[in-house]
Amino acid sequence: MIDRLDGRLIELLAEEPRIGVLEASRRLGVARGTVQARLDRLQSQGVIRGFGPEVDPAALGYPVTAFATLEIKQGQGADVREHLAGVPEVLELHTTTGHGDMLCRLVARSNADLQRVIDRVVGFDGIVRASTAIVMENPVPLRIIPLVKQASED
Amino acid sequence: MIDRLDGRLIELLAEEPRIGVLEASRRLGVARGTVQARLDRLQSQGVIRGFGPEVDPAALGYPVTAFATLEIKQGQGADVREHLAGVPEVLELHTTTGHGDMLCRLVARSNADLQRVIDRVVGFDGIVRASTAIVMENPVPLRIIPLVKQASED
DNA sequence: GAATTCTCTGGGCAGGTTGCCCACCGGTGT
DNA sequence: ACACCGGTGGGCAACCTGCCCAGAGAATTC
Repeated sequence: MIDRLDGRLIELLAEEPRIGVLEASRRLGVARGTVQARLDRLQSQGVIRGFGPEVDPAALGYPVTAFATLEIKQGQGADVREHLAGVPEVLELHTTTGHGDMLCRLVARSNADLQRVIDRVVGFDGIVRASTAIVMENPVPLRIIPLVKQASED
Repeated sequence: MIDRLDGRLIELLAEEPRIGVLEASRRLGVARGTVQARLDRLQSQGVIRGFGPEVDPAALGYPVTAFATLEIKQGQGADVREHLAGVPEVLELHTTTGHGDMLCRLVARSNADLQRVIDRVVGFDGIVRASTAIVMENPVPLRIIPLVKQASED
């Protein structure tokens, strides 16, 4: 899928996103055209989706994160998805196997505000039950580099 | 916290990360220096953490995602965190309130491979019990723009 | 009201980078 | 032996960046 050079390139870009193609080629010890070609390939293959800004919800005034497990009334899935997609505080939504039917990540301005968010989330006909887990700490923030390293060494 | 211009700038960067400061200033109808100053401020305030590459685990050969709720033996938290941080397939880890003690996001090469990952995750002394939910669909991928819009309009 | 401070504007400048082109070379597979 | 592919090293014009400056408005402070 990806080789060592791809892996090193991704790691380099993750550490110092500001560097350009030329600087990256110097760091990696390859020609500029090579880096350019690798980058193009990685993007067209979908390995690298893009370089969008990583925004911190806490810095935006939403320091509270929670995960909600939702139980959905049969056949209401599509409506619930649409409803949740319309709530800005819903940062992501998954349908899952297991006890609940959906799992979503929420943010709120405070613990008190979280109540408002949850009310808005579950205040919809298709949702039967919700159980919420508030995040206290985040020992491992969303990361991908260790996986990239592993994948590039195969 | 952030005003309309900040919001529009973040949206613009999210849609077209390749554009530079100059092009952004043209799109937003302000001077280049203004965009530069706003960007510097947003980054130093921590609103924008960076512009790292967004890597798709599926394109790396890990198309299966799951969430595991872990129950931890009292006083073993630190050891468990360290253990999980060493597993590349653990993409993020949170400590939470509620029934479990921790929630982590996992990826695997296949459903069969997920068993290996889970075994590795729970094969550690401090972990009492684990319950896993496999992700089937992802109707709302991790997003931030709706929240940025809301925050910038206050 | 007046002074100060902050932000935005519009401009200029040298230097670096990008996107694009080319010829060449060493492996690989046919 | 041949063609193909990926990498190399070079060159080119156009563009962008980082940095500087002076001036205008608006908001805040005294």
